[in-house]
This record gives sequence, C-alpha cells and structure tokens, in this order.
Amino acid sequence: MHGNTSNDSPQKPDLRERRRLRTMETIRKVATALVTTHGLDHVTTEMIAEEAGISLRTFFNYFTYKEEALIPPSLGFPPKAVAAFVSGKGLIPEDLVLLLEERLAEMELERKNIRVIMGLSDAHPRLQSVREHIFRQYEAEFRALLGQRLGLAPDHHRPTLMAAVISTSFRVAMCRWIEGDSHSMIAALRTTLATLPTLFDET
Amino acid sequence: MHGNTSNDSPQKPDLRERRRLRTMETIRKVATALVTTHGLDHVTTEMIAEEAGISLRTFFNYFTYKEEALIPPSLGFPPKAVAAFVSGKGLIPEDLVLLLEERLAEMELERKNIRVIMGLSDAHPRLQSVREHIFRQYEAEFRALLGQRLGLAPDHHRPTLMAAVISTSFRVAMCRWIEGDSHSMIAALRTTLATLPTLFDET
DNA sequence: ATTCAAACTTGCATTTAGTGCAATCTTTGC
DNA sequence: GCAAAGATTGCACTAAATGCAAGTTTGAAT
Repeated sequence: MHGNTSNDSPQKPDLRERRRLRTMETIRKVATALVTTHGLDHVTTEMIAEEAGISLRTFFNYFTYKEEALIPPSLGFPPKAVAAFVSGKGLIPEDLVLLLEERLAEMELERKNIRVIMGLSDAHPRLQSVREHIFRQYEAEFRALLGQRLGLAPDHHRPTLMAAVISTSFRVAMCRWIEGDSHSMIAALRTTLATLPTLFDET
Repeated sequence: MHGNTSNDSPQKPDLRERRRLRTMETIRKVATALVTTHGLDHVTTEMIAEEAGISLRTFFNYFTYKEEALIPPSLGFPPKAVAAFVSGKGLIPEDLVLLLEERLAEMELERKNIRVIMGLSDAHPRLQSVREHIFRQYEAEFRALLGQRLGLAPDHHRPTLMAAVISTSFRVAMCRWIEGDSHSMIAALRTTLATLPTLFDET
C-alpha cells in the first residue's frame, strides 16, 4: 500500500506516446503476419483487431483503411549513421549505401518473407497501389536527408530529383534481389547506382 | 424482313470490345468529374453508376474498386510516334521528349484539372496510393518501348532501370509544372532529363 | 489521496463497398 | 432463325469504414 506511488512513473517522456507506438507496431505485425499466411481477402479487420487484442473500432483509430496497417514504418536510420551521411564528403551514392547498410542487412534475413509479400501485392490491385506508396515514403526520407547534406530546402530541385532517382534505384535493386537468389541486396543496390551515370550514354 | 441483315454488322473487328471500351471510358469520365467537384468521400459508386447510365453491379464488372475508375488509361502513343521512337538514332531522352510531345501538349490544356486532382489525392490516403500506381503504369509502357528500341527483353536490366528513371523524372517534372505556373510541361521535362547525367557529380 | 481534464478505448448504429449467384437480355456465329 | 457465348442486372449478403456517445485510463494539479 505504502511504497512510493510516485515510483510507478518517475519521469515519463510521454508514456502515452510510447503506448500508442507500441500498439501500432503490434497491429502492424499481426496484420502482416495474418495477410502473408492467409491472403488479403481472407483476413478481416475484425480478425486483426482480435489478434492484436483491441476492438475493431480501435483498429480504425490507428489506421484509416485496412491496407494501411500493412505499410511498414519509416526506415528509421540510426542517428549516428544519419549524422555521418549528412556531413559525409564522399560521393553521395557511396555514402548512401553506407547509410542503408544496416537496414539492408536486416532485409537480407527477411528475403523469403519479403518475397511473399511482394508476390501477394503483385496479385492484388489494392496492394499494388499501397506498395508504390511505400517507396514514395522512403523517397521523402531520402529527400530530407539530402536537403540537410546539401544545405538546401528539401523541396529544392536538386534534392528532390536526387531522392526520386535514388528511391527508384532502390526499388529496382530490390526487385532484382528478390527475383534472383544470387546477389546480396547491397550488391544489387551498388550495381544499380553505379549504372546510373552512364545510363543514357550512346544508344 | 429480307434486307441484308448482315448489313447491320458487315465487318466488326470486335464490336463487343468497342462497346466495352466505350462504357469504360464513360465511367472513367463520369467518375473523375464527380470526384473533382465533390471529393472522393461524397461520391458513391451508386452515383457514378447512375450518372454513367449503368447499374451499380455493372460498375463493379468494369472496376474492382471505386478508386480504380479514377486511373487514367495508358498513355497510348500514336503508332507513328512509337515507330519513330523505336527506330530512333538520337539520344534516348531527346527522342523520348518527341514521343511524349503530343501527350504533353494535351496536358498543357488540362493544367487546372490536373492540379485539382493532384490536390485531392494529396489529401486522401487511398488516392495517394493510386496516384503512385499510375506512374508505375507509365513506367511499364516506357519499359516495353525501350526494350523494343534496344532489342532486349523488356525485363532486361537496362530497359528496366531506364524506364524507372524516366518515369520518376516524368513525375518530378510534372510536379514542378503543376506548382509553378511558369514553365511548360515539356520544358520542365527537358530540364529534368538534362540534369540527370550530372546529378551526382561532386558533392 | 482526491479530483479533474484530456486522451484513449469501446459498443452501437448506419452507410457504403464489394462479391456471388441466378435470371434476363444481347450479340454473334452458324 | 437458333443456339451458345457474353454482357447486364437485381438481390442477398459480408465486410469496410465512420459518427456518436458512453465508459476508461492517464498525468498532473491541488
């Protein structure tokens, strides 16, 4: 009874925020798991809610439509890597690969799952749309970082086009990596980025 | 009675096909018109069907989900322009601008409408996803053409990456064109494509 | 501790999206 | 003209999605 009740919550840098993020993450995990095993049409929002331990209504407080729960969160680069990239002096594509290294390594372990998800979204028109959307999110992340590095507003021409080209390269590399079992993701990306400068040379 | 009943349909290179395409086009027109004036949430599939003179059930025979009716058809380049591009000897970006010239001119007249649509799809998550999807369709078209021109399978590395970079450039140019009232669409695209070769030079 | 307001969750009712099925009408080949 | 294939429709039904109001939890103030 006594104890120090104040100990239950000494200093909370937004406990609510944390809880929200945690449930959001739970929903995402549950949703993708269910969909990868049963397919989008055989998974209802109600199933997801139940599995995640929340009410159906709450599901729609977190996500505005079912498929949104399948969109992964931002790449979320570690601050150290971000700092290194922003103040990097090398060639941008090279520094970018370094920035991505950690994420790419994680993806390496998930190749099978990723392949399944990509397969499903190839089949389902709604998931196709959503998939495109995801890469556009990554693009926004890249644009912000490039803006910082170049000391320009993120909506300036240069970072905008750079981010667009990079995210599309990322996507192309990812597709190649998924198809062929040969390359590592990082190798695929390096190759793709290296091709860019001479892409339109000669016919 | 007699007459030549065969006269009603002398040589039909698929009349059914034509009818289908015509109604599809009608639905698309009606849907985009309704949505641009009232917003996506205030337009029901029933309204669209009614306005297009078909039953609700038939709407879903043509499109699998509401937003799909808002996706414009393929760019549909005129055969002459296609042939010119495929056998073109100039630089690919230059020849590409020629190929697109006609479409870009049409878009020039529609700038206001296009801006409205882009605005709506910025706001609505589902339309965001669909919008991304559209550019990916264009990319597939580009890839097929580039494959032909280069004499490679369309899923070969080179045409794949080229098409990806081109479609993303197209998108970036289009965004610029929509925002600023200054440039013509074609000028914006030329500038963007011209920037590509030196994009990552120096820091 | 008590209290209070803001944030969060939930149930309920309702509208709309979307699908399967069977009946009808239309086209086309013969 | 007739039969088969194709397209349209109505109907019934499941699931997605939203508004509202009532309940619960949380964080901070006294």
